[in-house]
This record gives sequence, C-alpha cells and structure tokens, in this order.
Amino acid sequence: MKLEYAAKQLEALGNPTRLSVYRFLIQMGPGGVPVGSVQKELNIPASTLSHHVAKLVQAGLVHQNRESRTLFCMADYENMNSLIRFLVDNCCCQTCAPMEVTTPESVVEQN
Amino acid sequence: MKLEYAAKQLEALGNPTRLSVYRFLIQMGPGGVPVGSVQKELNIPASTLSHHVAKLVQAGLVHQNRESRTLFCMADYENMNSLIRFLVDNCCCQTCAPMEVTTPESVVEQN
DNA sequence: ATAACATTTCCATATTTCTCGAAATATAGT
DNA sequence: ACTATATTTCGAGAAATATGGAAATGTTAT
Repeated sequence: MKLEYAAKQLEALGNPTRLSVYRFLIQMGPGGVPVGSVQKELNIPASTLSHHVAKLVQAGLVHQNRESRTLFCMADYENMNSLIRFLVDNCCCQTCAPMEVTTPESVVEQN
Repeated sequence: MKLEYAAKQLEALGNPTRLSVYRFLIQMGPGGVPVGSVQKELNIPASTLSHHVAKLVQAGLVHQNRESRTLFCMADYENMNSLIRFLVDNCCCQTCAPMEVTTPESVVEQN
C-alpha cells in the first residue's frame, strides 16, 4: 500500500466522531446499517454525519449500498486489514519480538 | 485504550509528511535519530518538521531525548502496538477469520 | 565573549476541516 | 399530484492545520 493512501485512511479514522461511526459499523456486522440508524444511535446531526460518512467512503473504509429509500453503510474489512498490515509492516518495531498478524488469504496487497 | 486517544494518534499519523517521518524513525531503530537527520533525509524545512514532530510527541508516538546539542527522536513502539491492538479489537471484522495478533507481554493496555 | 550549531518558537498566511440548519433530491406510498 | 421518508448538497462561519522564513533559545567549542 502506498504511504499516501495509508495516510488518507488514517486521517479518515483520526477524528473521534468518524472513528466511533466506523466502530459502530464494524459492530453492526457485514450486512450494514442505514445511515439513519447511525444517526440516531450516535446522535449526530444528519448533515454532519453525511459529511463524515462521505470521508470514510472516499478513503475506501466504508461502502454504501442503496436499497430503495435507505442507504446502507458497511465497513470495508479488507481495506482495514490492508491498513493494519501497512502499519505492522512499516510502522512497527522490526527488531522487537514481532507482532504476528495472520489474515485470511483473501486479503491481498492492493492500492 | 480510549477512543479519543486512539483518534488522536490516528490523526497524528494521518498526514503523509508525519507518516513518513514516523516510518523513518521506525526504520532507524530504537536508538533514535537527531531531528536534523530526519530533516536532511526527508527534505523538510526545519520549522515545519519541528511542528510535525511535536504533534507526534503529543500523541505519544514519539519520544525525544536530548544529548547535548542534538535532540534524538525515537518511535514509541509500545504505544504503536496499543494503537494497532485497538484497531484490531474494535475496528476489525469480529466474525471473519480473526487477525491473530501476538504481542510481547510487555505491551499492556494503557490510556 | 563570540561564534557555530541544533532546534524551537514566533508570526503570518493559505488552506482545510468541522459543524449544522435550510433547501434540494430521490424514492415510495396514498 | 401530494405527502412522507431518507439522505445529500448548499452555504456559511468558526476553528484547526499546514507551511516556512525569521528570530530566539540553548549548547558547545574557541
């Protein structure tokens, strides 16, 4: 993964509101949740939330999937795994007892 | 680790310049490097670099250690490990084949 | 004391981010 | 057509970030 791309994802997560949104999406599982549910659950004004979600989508950390009137949001597990791998490979002590990270083989280096 | 603290660290890393500084510090090993070396190596004006380093220090990701005239900077491995653990525990697919992360037992939950 | 060196702080500017109400858009039901 | 629902876009202000030259600080050597 390119450093610029990783930085963009880290920046997207580097805001308490967005990080809590992302965590919530993870907690809600791969099926995703309507934006409105996030809004009510975390008590974020609709337009503010929309901006934050857009930023997460732009960074490739969240997907959206329209189902008639409701827009479902879901965390992108693979991109998150790639990001964590970037951190482990590039930003972790190399000589220390290594952090062993096992990922499903579906997670491939990309971007 | 508290979400706000994790967000602060992610924000600190979420800038290409700072991320490259941090990566460089990691690469240079636990002994640390003078600020000036970072400056020359990565070609960042002194005052700009100083600001960025300060932000990394504030986030607890970098330590500084003065040795006469030169100020050595070194990555904080433990806090980085805690951050990665936060991401794995809170922001990763819980039902997927889990990412197994083994850390030295010295790494303890903090903040 | 003065000079050289390493780094930070001061300062100013340009840019970006964050916030959120109001209006717009898009979809579905009556 | 009209209404209700779900979400985004517009617009605008306040705050924060990023950048870097110049001056200040602290340290060592002469």
